[in-house]
Amino acid sequence: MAVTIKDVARLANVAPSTVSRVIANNPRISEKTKIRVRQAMKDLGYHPNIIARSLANQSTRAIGLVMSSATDKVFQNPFFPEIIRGINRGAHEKKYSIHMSTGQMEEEIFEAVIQMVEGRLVDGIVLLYSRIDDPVQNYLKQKMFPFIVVGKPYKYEQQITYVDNDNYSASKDATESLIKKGHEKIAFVGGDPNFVVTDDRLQGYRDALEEIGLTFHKEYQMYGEYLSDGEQEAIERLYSSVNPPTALVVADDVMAFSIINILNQLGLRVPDDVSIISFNNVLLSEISSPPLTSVDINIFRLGYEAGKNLIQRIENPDEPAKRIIIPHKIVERKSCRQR
Amino acid sequence: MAVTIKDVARLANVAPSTVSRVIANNPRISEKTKIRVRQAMKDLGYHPNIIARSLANQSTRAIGLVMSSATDKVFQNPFFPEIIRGINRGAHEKKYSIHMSTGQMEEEIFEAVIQMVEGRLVDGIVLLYSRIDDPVQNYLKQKMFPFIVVGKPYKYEQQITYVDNDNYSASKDATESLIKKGHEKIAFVGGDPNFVVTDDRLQGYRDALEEIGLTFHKEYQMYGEYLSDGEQEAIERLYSSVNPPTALVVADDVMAFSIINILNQLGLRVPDDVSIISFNNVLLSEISSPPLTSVDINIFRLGYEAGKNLIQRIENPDEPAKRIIIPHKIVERKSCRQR
DNA sequence: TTGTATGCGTTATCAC
DNA sequence: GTGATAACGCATACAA
Repeated sequence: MAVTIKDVARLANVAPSTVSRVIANNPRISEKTKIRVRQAMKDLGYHPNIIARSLANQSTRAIGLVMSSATDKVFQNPFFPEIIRGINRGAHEKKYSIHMSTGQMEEEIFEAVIQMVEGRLVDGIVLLYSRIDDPVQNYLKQKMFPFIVVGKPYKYEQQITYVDNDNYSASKDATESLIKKGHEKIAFVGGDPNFVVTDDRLQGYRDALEEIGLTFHKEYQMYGEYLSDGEQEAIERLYSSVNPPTALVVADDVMAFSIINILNQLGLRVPDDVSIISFNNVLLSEISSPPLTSVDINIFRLGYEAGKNLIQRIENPDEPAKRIIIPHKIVERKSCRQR
Repeated sequence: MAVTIKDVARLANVAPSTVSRVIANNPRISEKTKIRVRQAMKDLGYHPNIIARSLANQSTRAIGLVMSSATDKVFQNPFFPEIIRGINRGAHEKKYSIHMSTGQMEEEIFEAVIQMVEGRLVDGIVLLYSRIDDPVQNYLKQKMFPFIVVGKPYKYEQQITYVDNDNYSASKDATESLIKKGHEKIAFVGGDPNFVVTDDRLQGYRDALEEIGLTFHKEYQMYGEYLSDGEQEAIERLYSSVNPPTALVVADDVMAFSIINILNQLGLRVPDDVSIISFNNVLLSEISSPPLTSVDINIFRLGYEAGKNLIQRIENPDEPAKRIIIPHKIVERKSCRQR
């Protein structure tokens, strides 16, 4: 049996409540007894029981992490560790800890969220994705449980606190950078079409084309399924068509790796035959061959702000919903080339 | 205020204890009242408070994850998400959840562990690394707190439960595969020399050389600092020496990417000029150029077994320490070549 | 088969 | 300033 507040109280000759006050550094306790109590704590090797404290406080000082079904491949994307690192930093600064709960299917995830919320396991939740018609988002909102989403909410944008990039502009910038390099046949390879971010970026891409007077080709719009065979086929089809694009805007660095690989197999070289710009600027993009020109969306900061602002929200529940936009910037490397 | 067991009891006209028993599906409760109580739970939207349950049970059904200082770069390695995914699966199967606690410095990590253990936040801990002279390992062992380490413990190997690959053999196999391809000048690029795994692999490498009658060159032994400038210098020095190696055994796929990049800058091609075999067989190694020949250490399974066996240990505290060895296998791709 | 009483380790509300 | 005492929500030994 572990040493409790009572043991400390006994040894220091005070009441348990006094010990509790000393722990909280309550100013109404005299320095003298504080010292005595602290000595007793040290002597006994006392550590507060977080669970008991949580129960009494009705607060766990923990935040829950929810990610889209950690199905095999997606989770190998370096995006996740990096954003978790950011969240962790934000949480750690405010002395919050992190609880993860994942399932495989969408069903399981939802279950896990309910478990966290209703079970009072966490004080708030960060949603690491934003999917169209997400039941989790609906549930959390309806419960008025503190949460923040990384990415733009698919709905109720004004009422939900979120941290995101300006993905529309980021995609527009990326496309324009290609246009400036003389490209006119530019294709768009988005991620999961059910994610809000994919739509934003598609718009940015289309508007960039339109503003400069280039027409948008339906065949130039694709959705990569992240390292699937479908992707391979789609690329092959695209490059066996009469009018293959000279440049690609790709949703994700890892996807870009994969596409470069497919292209190589087709005998096409990057950047000589086709230019590629992708998103995320993951560490790997620097050391790949060729090094990737990538839109740095500042993943770490995305996570950091998510953690920080979620806690802010937990501690000030009635402040209005906020929107935090993290700046992006294009990092030029070797995968794009003047035409 | 949330709905508690008492509310349910009142509605169902039973005592709170009865409700508790229904939740636990205690066989001594009649089907009739079970149905009635369950209906009441449904009507009120009751969910048990996990925290309160934990306090009463003296068990949280949560396991803690501890990783080596999540200092910037290391954590971007796809190794981590993958092993966490495995742990998660193992935990989920037994209805355990996962608590993460990271600091930046070694100090902070230790603090976090103490917090988890003494604060009774978790029932067990998985250590995602094994460092020489690790105070965390010592602390946990001395406390007799249930834990499992991924990798070989640096000490008390018989008394600590761990899951690992046979890194000695894996490294030996890798080296021999190079030898079989006709290479005689083979260098070893290890990871952090403070990690136990690095030492195991160095031994395997040396023994492979020795058994075949090749002499071990001190200059052929290096420690990559994971994407640091030091690495670049070391490689450059190695390849400007009189006797550069024709093949490399590299501790990690991501490190291999980086080295390939450096090599390319030096005008050297993989695999034509130098062959590379690395460890981990991360998803990316398949889609890189060239695709990497890599030792698959089955990261997911490493995590899965870690989670599963930790829980096993939590629930049967007096079983003897176990050692779980996950098989490895070499996946031949395009980064190695006959000489 | 079910109810009563008590404990889990804290914090918080009153007293004094 | 400090000490009793009652929550917090649930589980369980003991009664009935």
